[in-house]
Amino acid sequence: MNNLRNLRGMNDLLPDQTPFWQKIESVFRDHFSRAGLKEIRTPLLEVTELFSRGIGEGTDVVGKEMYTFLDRGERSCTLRPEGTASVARALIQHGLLKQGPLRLWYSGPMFRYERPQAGRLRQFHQVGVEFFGLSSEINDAELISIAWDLLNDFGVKDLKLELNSLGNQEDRKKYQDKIVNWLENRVELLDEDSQKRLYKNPLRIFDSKVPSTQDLLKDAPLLINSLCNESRLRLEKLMDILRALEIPFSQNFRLVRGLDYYSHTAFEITSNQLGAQSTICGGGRYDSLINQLGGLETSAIGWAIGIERLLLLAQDSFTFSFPDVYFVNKGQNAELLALSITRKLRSKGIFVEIDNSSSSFSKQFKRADRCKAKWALVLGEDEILNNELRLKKLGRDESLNEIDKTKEVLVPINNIDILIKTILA
RNA sequence: GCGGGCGUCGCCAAGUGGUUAAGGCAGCGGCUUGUGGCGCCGCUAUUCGGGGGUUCGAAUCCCCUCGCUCGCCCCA
Repeated sequence: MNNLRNLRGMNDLLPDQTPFWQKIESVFRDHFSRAGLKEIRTPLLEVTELFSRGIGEGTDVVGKEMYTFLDRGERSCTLRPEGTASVARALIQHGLLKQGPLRLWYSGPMFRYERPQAGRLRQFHQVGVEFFGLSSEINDAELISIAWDLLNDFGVKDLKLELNSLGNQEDRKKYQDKIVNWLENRVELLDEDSQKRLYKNPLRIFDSKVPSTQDLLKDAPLLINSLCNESRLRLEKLMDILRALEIPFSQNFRLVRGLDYYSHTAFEITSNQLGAQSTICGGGRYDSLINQLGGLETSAIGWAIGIERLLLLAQDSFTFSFPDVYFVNKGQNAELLALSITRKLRSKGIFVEIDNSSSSFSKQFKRADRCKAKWALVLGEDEILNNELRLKKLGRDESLNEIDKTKEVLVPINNIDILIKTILA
């Protein structure tokens, strides 16, 4: 094939898929507006430094997954691999954080240069929520509840919410020393990848799926035991709130988010029906990010949902509507009149599909039946002569198990109101 | 970046060395010059992702290459 193709991992959304996307988008927009969240839209392209500084040099996202290139002015640019850093940058840049707390959402394409597989693409889509300037546990709980309710609203089954605390920066540092020390005495038992991570990003050794490493870690000291009283109390309080809200969760002491900017609350919502990628929603608190990017110390918490993954889970539960009217028409005078009537019906909110093919009535009716329209509206030479429209009920009477061809109404062409009334009845 | 699987019509798919490359769905036309689910008839790949090679002969064997897909790593 000499034809042009899309780039690897950058998929087209074809007309038979876009209805699912529109459905998802409308559901989350509705949730967010009822929760009083405001939308923010930031560019897809940012200076590379934003991500290397914000997400962390040691992370895989920055180290090997970014879509980075030089623009014509020799600036290093990167297609955003996630949304949080850009949102933070925009808020700092425009001074919005000085005006009090913010509750925001965003959605759109993100880019990571990885080998595509089920539930993972190079251009993928996320929808995310971020709260700024809201530090108490009740906010963590509200934020989590929005994700939880949203996913449940999509009819997703078997969701699991997992929760952990990464403590504050001092807790983490204290623990990091402890775990590195503990692991140093057992380096030879670690797999190769984990050995590399030992000094670069030791916390993420807990992410390893190598069985021998996981075995070893069973006896390792846990981060949760290094939390100071304040951090521990914070976690307890959040769990109490979640229990009171009847949002089921489990604690996962190994849950360490991949990106550097997290602190305290870390959570993940997973499904066992996603193949190798089980995480559908990931999030946590990142109180140090704004400061790290040059803003004032600001508490912040957020999550992101992978829309492709949500689609894999929710698709089956979606239903869509079919046309109210399929306009069967034939003959030169009929075509123009049909189009003009179609416009009037559409302006009244009626879903009309018009057949402009000029093919035989038989063909047009077949198409009308196949598109599952409620009515066939017929206009041909005969109708024009009699100055009337023929409205015919489609579909079958389940009890008769065959087509009832008798349900036909004649409406004067100059009395569209009756037509509309009949269709909407 | 590394493994496994796969690439035959818009989609699904048979064929695994021998004259014309099954079939199904969708599409178009007809049976029915103006009436729908079904049925019947006809049309739709000089060509098997691409390039080389072996052979009298290849979609079928070999080599290279490209692409897709699943998984590893990591993440949403």
